[in-house]
Formats: sequence, structure tokens, C-alpha cells
Amino acid sequence: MVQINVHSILANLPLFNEMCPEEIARLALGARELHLSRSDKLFHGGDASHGFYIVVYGQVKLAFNSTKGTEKVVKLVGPGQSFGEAVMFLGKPYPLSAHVLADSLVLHLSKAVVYEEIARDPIFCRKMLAGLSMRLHGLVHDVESYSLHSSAQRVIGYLLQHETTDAAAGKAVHIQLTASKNIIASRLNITPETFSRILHDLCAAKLIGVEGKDITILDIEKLRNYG
Amino acid sequence: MVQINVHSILANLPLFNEMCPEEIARLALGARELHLSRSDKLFHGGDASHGFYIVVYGQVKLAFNSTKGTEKVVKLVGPGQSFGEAVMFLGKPYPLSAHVLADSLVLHLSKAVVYEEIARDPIFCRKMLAGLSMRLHGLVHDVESYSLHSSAQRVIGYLLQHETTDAAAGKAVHIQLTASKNIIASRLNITPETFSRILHDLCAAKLIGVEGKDITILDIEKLRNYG
DNA sequence: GCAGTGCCTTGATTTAGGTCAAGAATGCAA
DNA sequence: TTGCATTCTTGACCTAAATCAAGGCACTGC
Repeated sequence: MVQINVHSILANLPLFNEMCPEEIARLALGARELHLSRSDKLFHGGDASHGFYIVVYGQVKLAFNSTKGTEKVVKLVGPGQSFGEAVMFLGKPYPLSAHVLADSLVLHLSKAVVYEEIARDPIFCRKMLAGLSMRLHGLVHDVESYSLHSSAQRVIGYLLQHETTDAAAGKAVHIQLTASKNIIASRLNITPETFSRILHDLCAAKLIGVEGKDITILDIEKLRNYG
Repeated sequence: MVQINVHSILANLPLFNEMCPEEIARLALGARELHLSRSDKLFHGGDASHGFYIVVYGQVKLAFNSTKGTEKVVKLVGPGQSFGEAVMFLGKPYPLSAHVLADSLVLHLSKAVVYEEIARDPIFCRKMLAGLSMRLHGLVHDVESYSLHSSAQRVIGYLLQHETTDAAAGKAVHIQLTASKNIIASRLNITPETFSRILHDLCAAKLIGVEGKDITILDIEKLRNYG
């Protein structure tokens, strides 16, 4: 029962969607289902890696916890996304910790199975390479944001990035924040206070409307050219 | 002659050092030698990728050039290091530009040859994965630095990182800055002025000594615990 | 020699964003 | 409902680092 479940989950993940049933079966042997609830921890900084993780549903937060209480969110991982590959390939300990933000189902794929599959299937290998490349691309983008853009620009970037693409050419674009404002602020490398103030300002300028976690973009053009 | 040269260069690069002569020969078919001089440009942001680069000797600077003159150095690439793999695997245009800082020899490996070799050799594949993972690790470290550390701490981190490891337990550790202070400042995400002031302060505190591009660490313990 | 041109340093001033502190709003549990 | 705990907002204030503005120093080529 559970086995079959893992099979179908794996088969539907972007990373594995070109694999045949036998390949999926091989991977499933090294997969563990993790049923997690809010505030569980998957690992913290310094732990050793024995594989990588894939989020089936729910949400996981990857963050540094600096010695002095402060914490910096590096990434929020959602359904279909994976994390921990790089650390696995490097054989170094995790540089950050993974906290579960909402009840989640996460798969853990063991290092051994992954290595074996890499040796066997160049297509899988290319997908892993592409996955890491995308991750790298995202981080480079972050570095750019942190150093070249103001905090307001980062917030706007975040909003535009999360605009539901399937919102037809209609004028009012709607966004649902997928985590607490606290956490999103940290992701954007600003304090909650600053985040709040920026949303307030954008509201005052009639560029967006805010109602709790629901944000409406009122004037996407002006929003893009906000300085 | 030139062929043989490329062969031996390739064979001695970390990325390829477990390959047999035939494999090297296959790669060499897709390799181009680029003899570059100071202020040449390899590509700028927006260009399409047709492969990736390996620095044999010299130095290349990877940086964003924001619309308004300002530029942010993301990475300085030196001998034996490569760059541009991630962009190649993603098929997206370059997000940043590559400028040559010193007379250099750079190899360009074509996408086709790399893809072919990935399909053929899982070890090569694993090495590429490890390479990208390391890159990712470095960027994550940068993000941590930018958001959790003060500019002084970043400078100190840079100095400690570049301490010549082979300096025996002797007390005076010596460092040679490998680029202009301007560029290193940008790499550390601070202005040249701030960089100069921080070096000055560390000097005043007798933690380091500065003489042009030569920096001596006088008290490495105190330096570690500065801030 | 002595202009000219990049670097680098130093000082004065400004500012974006952080910190601290006090509420308001929301949610949840009993 | 009430009580308690988050999370969010708002205001007053502070500070790290950027910006602006001179100069200084070490090269180059004439």
C-alpha cells in the first residue's frame, strides 16, 4: 500500500517524470516518507547529509540560525520542490536548518540510490544538473537583489514574482502570501517592521491593496517603475 | 602543437583529472583556446550560452552591471576554476558579464561535447554535480555574510579565507590581494571608502598590517573575535 | 622633469533601514 | 465568552554604511 503510494508520488514529481516504472521502483527502495507537522525540524546546521528531500505537500523553511537568536530565511520550499542535493554531493554538513512550517509530506531519497541512478541514467543526471543550475540561478538573483536593489524594490520584486501567472489580462492581480509576513520579511532580508511600512507606503500610493495575507496589485505598471 | 597543448591543459584541470587520454581527446575537440588581455570581455548579461569556460591562467571577473553605472562583482575566477556551467545547463541567457582582469588563457568547452560526455561518463557527471554544488555552497555562504555579518566581519572573513594555508604555524600570516581594492570591495558588497576605513581600523587595532596589496595578519585570534 | 590618469585614503554629511517600545489585531484554546 | 499568545502595525530614535568632496600617491608617457 504505502509502497504504491510512494511510487505514484515519485512518478509525478517533475524531477522523475520521464522515468519508467522500473526506474521509479529502484528509487522507491531508497525513499522514506516523512509525515511532518508544523514546527518539526528536518535537520539543523552542522548535521550530516544522507540524501536529499522532496516536498510532496506542505512547506519547509531553510534558514541560518546565527548564534545570537537572529535567523535568516534563505528559501521557502513548496510542493514539487526539492532541497539538500548540493550538500549531499559535497559531503559537507548542512550549512542551514530545515523547519517545517505547515503539516507536510516530505520524501527522503537516500544518497546511495541517487548515486546509483546517476551512474545508470544520464537523463536523470542531466535533470539533477539542471535542478542545481536553477538553484544557483535563483541564488545569484538573490545576491543581485540584496546588493543592487532597495528594500522596497525587493518587496515589489517578490510581489511581481508571485503574481498568479494564470490571472488573465484582467487588471486586478491577486496574491496570497504563503507564509507569515515575518518569514517573508526575513526571506527578503528586511525586518518585519520595514516590510510592514513598505506595504503601507505602496498602499498609500494606491499601487496595491492589502488585507491580511491577501494582496491586490492595483497598478502593475506603476509598481514596476517604483523607485 | 596547439592540440597537444590543449590536451595537457585539460588533463591537468581538477575537473578532468581522472579521465583517460581518449576522453580528454574527445573533450579537446570541443575546446577553444582563448588568449585574452586585460579589459577584454567574454560575454555580457543577456548573451546566449554555447558552453562553459575554464581559466587556465589569469583572472576573470563576473559581475552585474546595473543600468546606472554601478557594478557588483559576484565572483573572481582564477586558474583551474570554471564558470558558466549553470547557465549552459539552464539554456537561459547569462545573468552577468565576464570581464578579463589580467592577461589570461581561458578554454571554452562547447555544450555539445559536454552533453555527450555526460551521457557517456557518470564520473564526469558526478564531478559536474559536485562542481555546481560547491558553487551553490559558496553563494549560500555569501548570502549569509551579506545578511548576518557587518562589513567589518565580511572583510575579516575574506582575509581569513585567503590566509595562505601553507603558512606554517608561524605567527605572521601574509596575504597578497589578488585584485584592486576597488574590486575586492565590490565583491564584499561594500564601497571602496568603507573598505579602506575598515583596513585602517584593523591596522589601528594592531590586528593587521597593510602595505599596498600586502597585508599581514598580526593577531589572528583577536581578528577572529572582532566585532 | 612634470602633466595626466587611475587608485586609494580621509573627512564631513546624509540616509536607508534597523532597533526599541508600545499597542492593535488576530487567532486559538478552554 | 474570556484569556493568552502570536503576529502585525506604528512611532520615535539610532546607527552603519553610503555618498559627496578633496586630496595624496604611484604609475605612465611625453
